Amino acid sequence: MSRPKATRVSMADVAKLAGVSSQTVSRVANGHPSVVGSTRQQVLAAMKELHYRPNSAARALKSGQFRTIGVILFTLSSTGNSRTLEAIATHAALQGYAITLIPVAVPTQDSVLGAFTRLGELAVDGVIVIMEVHLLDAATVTLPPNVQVVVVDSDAGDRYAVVDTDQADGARQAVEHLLELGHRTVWHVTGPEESFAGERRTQAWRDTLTAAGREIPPPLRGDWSAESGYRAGLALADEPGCTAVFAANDQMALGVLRAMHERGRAVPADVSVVGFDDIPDATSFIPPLTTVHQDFAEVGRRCVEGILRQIDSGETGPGTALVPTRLQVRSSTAPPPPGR
Amino acid sequence: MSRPKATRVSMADVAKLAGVSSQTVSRVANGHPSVVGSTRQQVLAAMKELHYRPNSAARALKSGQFRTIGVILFTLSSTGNSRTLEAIATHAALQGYAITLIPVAVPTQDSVLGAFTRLGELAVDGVIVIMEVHLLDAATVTLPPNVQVVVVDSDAGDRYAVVDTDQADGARQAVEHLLELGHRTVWHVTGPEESFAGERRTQAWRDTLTAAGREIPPPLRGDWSAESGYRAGLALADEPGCTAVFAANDQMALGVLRAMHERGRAVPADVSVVGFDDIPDATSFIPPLTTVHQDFAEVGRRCVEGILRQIDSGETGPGTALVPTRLQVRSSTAPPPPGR
DNA sequence: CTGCGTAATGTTTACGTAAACATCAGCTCG
DNA sequence: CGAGCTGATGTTTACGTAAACATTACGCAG
Repeated sequence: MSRPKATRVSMADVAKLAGVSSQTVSRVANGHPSVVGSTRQQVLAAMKELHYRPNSAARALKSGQFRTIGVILFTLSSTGNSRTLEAIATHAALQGYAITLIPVAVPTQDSVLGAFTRLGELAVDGVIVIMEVHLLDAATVTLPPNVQVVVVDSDAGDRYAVVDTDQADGARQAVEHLLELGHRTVWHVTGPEESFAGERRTQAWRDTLTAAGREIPPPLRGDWSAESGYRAGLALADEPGCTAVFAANDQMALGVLRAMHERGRAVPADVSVVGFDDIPDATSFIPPLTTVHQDFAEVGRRCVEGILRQIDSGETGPGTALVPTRLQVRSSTAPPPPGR
Repeated sequence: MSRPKATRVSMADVAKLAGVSSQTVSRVANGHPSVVGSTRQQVLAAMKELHYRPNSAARALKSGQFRTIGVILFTLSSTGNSRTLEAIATHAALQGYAITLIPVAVPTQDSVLGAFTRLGELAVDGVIVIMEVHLLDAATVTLPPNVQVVVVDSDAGDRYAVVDTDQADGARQAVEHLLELGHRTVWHVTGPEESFAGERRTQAWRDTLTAAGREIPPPLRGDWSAESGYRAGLALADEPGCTAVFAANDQMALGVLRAMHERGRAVPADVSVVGFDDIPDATSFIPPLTTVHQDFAEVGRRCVEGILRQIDSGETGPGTALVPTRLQVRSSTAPPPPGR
C-alpha cells in the first residue's frame, strides 16, 4: 500500500480560507440555522474554491450512522434478484443512502454465516437479505445487535420484517385462469426444492386444484433454468392428458414451449402454458407468454422503506408485507382442444 | 433520528478485559508479529467474549482507505450489466473489498455528473463505470483526485483504464460463420445508437462484409429489446433476399425468431439467425440460438484487478483490455436454401 | 443606563483506530 | 559483568467531524 495522500481538503482548510472556525464550516455544511447570511456565503465560497467534500468516514465515526444499506444475495443471475436490487438501489439513493453489495458465492450456511460475520465490520446501518432463508436460521446469533434486517422471499416473518411478492395469489390466478378456460386440470413444473418462493407457488397450485375438486397430477421438478423446463416439457408432451401447464417461472416456461414445439404439440391449440415473473422477453416467446406479473420495483421500494423505518426507530419489525401480482394474459393460453 | 446507541464494543473495552493496552489489541487485530503468544490468546479470548468487531469508519478515517469500490451504472436490466456486476462483487469480496452501488436513474449528463459529485463524499477508493461513456466527457473535471476509475464499454481508453469484451472480433466471427455457410450477405439488427458496444458490433459487421466483398444491406435499428428485434424481424421476413441475420444481442434475436416464425419462414432452413451475449436462455430458444459468447465473469475480474492495481500504485492506467469472445454454434444457423 | 437574554460564533472534546514514539526487561557480547 | 541491543508492550497523538459548552456582542426591558 503506497500513500498517495492526495491531501484531502478538510473543514479546517475551509475554515482558514474563510476566516472562521471549523465549527462554523460544519454548521454551514449541515444547514444549521444560526449562521448569518454573509458568513455562510463566505464559507460556501471557500468550499467551492477548495473543492471541499465532507469525509464520510469521519462523519460516520462521529455519528455512528453510515447512511448505507447492505444487500446480501446469492446471485444476480435471476431476473427477480437483479430487478429487485435495482429498485432497492434506486430508492435508497433517493433517501440519501448508499447500497453495499455482499455477494455470497455458495449458498451454504457457512458462507451465509461468514457474510453476516463480515457484516459487523462493514459500514452498514441495515441489511436486506435476498435469499432462500432457511439458511439464516443459524446465522441469527451472529447478527450484530445494531443492524436491522429485512428479508425477501422467506417465511421468517416471525423474526424479521419480510417483504415478498404474493406468490400464492399469483399461482392461484394462473391456475384459475387455466381452469376457467375449460382445462380439466393443470400440470406443474416446480422451482428447486430449497426455494421458498417455489414452494409457495407449488402449494398454491395444489390448493387451487383441490378447492376446485380437480385431480392433482404429479408435479415435475425444475431448477428455474430453461433447460430444466425443456426436460419437463418433453415429459409433459408425452402425457396425452396434459392440456395445461403452469411453470413456476418464465424461463422454465420457455423450455416447455420449446419442448412442445419440438414434439409437434401446438401452443396454445393443443397445450396452454403459463409462466411466472413476466420477464421482458416473455412478450417475444413463441407464442407470447401468458404469465404472472411480479412488481419487483415495488418489492424493492418496500424493502428500503422497511429498513429505513427500522433504522430510524431502532426497532425490529417482524411481519410480512405482500406485494400483489397480476395475471398478464397473452397468447400461450386457450381453451383445451375439443373432446378434452 | 433516534440514538439506539447499542454501545459498540471498542478496542478499549477489549483491552480492559484482557488487561493490556488498546494498542496491543490493535496489533492483535491486524496480525502484527510482535505480540507474544500468551498475550495474543488473552486478547483473542476477550474479543470473543465481548463480540468485538472493528469499526470500519474509524479505520477508514485513520488510514484514508475504505476498502470499497463504487460501481456506477445506469441499469441492471441488461444481462450483461448484472452479470458483470456480479463478477465484480465476487472478485472484490475475494480481495476484501466491498462494492457500493451508485445507480444513475436517467443517463443524462446531469445525473452522471451528480453521481460523480456525490462520489467525493462516498467512501470509495475507486470507481468502476459501466455505462455508455460519452456521457463521461464533461464529468472528468468533477472526479475527486484520489479516486481511480475503470470504465466498461467505452472508447475512453486514452483517459481511463477500459475493460471490454472484444465486440469487434465477436461480430466478425458471427458474420464470417454465416458467410462460410454459404450466405451471400448478412443482414443486421443493431443496438441503440448511443451504445458504444452496439456501434462497434455494427462497424465490425460492415467491415467483415466489406472485406469479403459482399453487398451491405441497410441495417435495422433496434434498442436491445426483444420487441424491437421482433419489429425488425417482421421487416426482414418480407425481404426475399434475406437468408441470414446477425442481431446485436440475444434478446433481439429472440424477437427475430418470433417474427420469422409468425411469417412462416423456417429457422434455420430459410433464414439463419445469430445473436450476441449467449444468455442462458439462448439454449432454449426455438430453435436454440447460435450466438457469440461473452465472458462477463472475466470482464468483471479484470475490472477489479485493474482498479486494485490503480489503488495500490496510486497511478491511473489508461489503455484498453479486451476480453475475447467465442462463437457458440447451435441450431439457428445452416446453409441458405438451395438456389440462393 | 445597566443588566440580562439571545443570537452568532469560537473552543474543547470525543468518536475508534493505528502510526510514531517511549519504556522496560531480558539477553548477548566484548 | 555491564553496555547496548532487541523484542514486547504502553503512551501519545492525529485522522475529520460535530456535539456540548464557552464566549462574545448587541438589543431591549426595567
